[in-house]
Amino acid sequence: MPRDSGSSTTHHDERLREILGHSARIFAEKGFDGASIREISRATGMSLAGLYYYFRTKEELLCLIQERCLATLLESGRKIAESGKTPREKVALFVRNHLGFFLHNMNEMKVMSREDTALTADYEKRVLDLKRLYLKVLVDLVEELRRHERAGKLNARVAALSLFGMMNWIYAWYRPDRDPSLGDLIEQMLRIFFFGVLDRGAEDPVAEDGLFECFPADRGSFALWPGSGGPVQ
Amino acid sequence: MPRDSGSSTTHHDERLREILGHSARIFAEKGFDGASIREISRATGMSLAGLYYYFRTKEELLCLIQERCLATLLESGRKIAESGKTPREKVALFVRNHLGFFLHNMNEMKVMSREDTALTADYEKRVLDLKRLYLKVLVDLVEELRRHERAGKLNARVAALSLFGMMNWIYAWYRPDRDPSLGDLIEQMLRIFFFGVLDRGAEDPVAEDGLFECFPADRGSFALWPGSGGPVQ
DNA sequence: TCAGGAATCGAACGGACGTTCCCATACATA
DNA sequence: TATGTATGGGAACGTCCGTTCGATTCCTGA
Repeated sequence: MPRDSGSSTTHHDERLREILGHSARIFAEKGFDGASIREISRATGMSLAGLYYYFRTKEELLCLIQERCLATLLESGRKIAESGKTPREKVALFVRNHLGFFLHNMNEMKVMSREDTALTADYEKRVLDLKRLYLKVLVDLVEELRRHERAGKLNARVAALSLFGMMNWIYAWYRPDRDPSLGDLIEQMLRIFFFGVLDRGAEDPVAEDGLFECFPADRGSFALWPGSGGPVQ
Repeated sequence: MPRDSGSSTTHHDERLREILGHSARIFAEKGFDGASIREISRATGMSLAGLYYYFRTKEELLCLIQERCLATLLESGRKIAESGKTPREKVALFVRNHLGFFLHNMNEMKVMSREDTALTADYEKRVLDLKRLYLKVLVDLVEELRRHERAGKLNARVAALSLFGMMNWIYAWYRPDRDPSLGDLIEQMLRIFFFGVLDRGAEDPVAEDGLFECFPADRGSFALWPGSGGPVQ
């Protein structure tokens, strides 16, 4: 056993992250079932048997990708929920964080959005529990918003899932070279969710409590996720 | 050649529809790559070779499912766009039609939403062209809405795709026994898209030009799609 | 220098897959 | 009743898959 176990762990973790990155890209391109371990082997330059030193089954590989994303999202989502800000600000922060993470980890999030039936038994439960917890954070935030703003007979669950739909669907269409920047995209979706497309005040900056201005374009204060290419966890 | 070629065609088409229905359900459950022709064989009670009398390859099977849905949606979408109604009414009709079709053909639409990379070459092009045309119908409607309502600096493409995201994501969460009815779901999503969750007028029925009332709960006048279990085409 | 775990590899196994070959039946027409 | 076409099936082919086995190399601590 190496004395410098920290360094050893670092090497192991770094290699695993590398494998997860390539796997996520390939899963995103071909789908979980359409992708093969042999492709991941080619992409990483490792042998088939060598890969299996880092995970037990292909399913665990998918589970690891999803778990790491969800753990990061859940942690940042909870920090936002526990911040002292207004409900409206918290929802805005949540959206900014989720969309930012999504666009910086498009492969992983595309895999998470699509492969919702590929996992079974234990792996399925682990991921599903995280998904439920993460959803609950947003549902509670929307419910809080409803009470605070007296926003009518809003069904918080439907509203939260509609918002998730708006955000999670971007993997199917967003192309950075053609579509608005991350900051503009966030602003557009927030505007739709809060005020709808018919909002008459949309010409002037919606500045009440600085909703769309107070967060830097690239990373909010609760954006704990790393940049593209960086570690997921 | 049979004299009663109409009856023969009917039998053939009916069998094909049956096969497509089972295939859509299995593709929806396990994904395109995860599903096998042998499973479809078991579900339909036909042999492997017997199935191949109705399609050439598994890919063509997927293409047929997607094409039939898109053809129906595109046709009804265009009829809505060409109706003489106001832009707001037309968008509402489009949403009602799309969501209604989605919920009544959940398997097919789930397959269409998820399997966006499974097709290749010719099959991919055929489906992609239909998807682009269908998207264009909604983008044009939103653009029309923007001009008509002077709805600020709205990006019609982003707005249309956000709306599609809201609607297409339902396959991932909607359960009829727990969530609102089709009619209520449509109303909620329309309200969010038009006025947002912070709409203060939400307590009283949003009755301007009878937006949410003038369409029956189960089927609008442009809802050309069949009920669940019925033929897709 | 050497023992021993960490990391990696070549090669193979058993199985499932999409697809096809060739043959059997059903049935409308002549 | 003959005949051709539509409709279906049994069995197999070749390929690719996830996974494993046994052995090897690398590297660190003593």
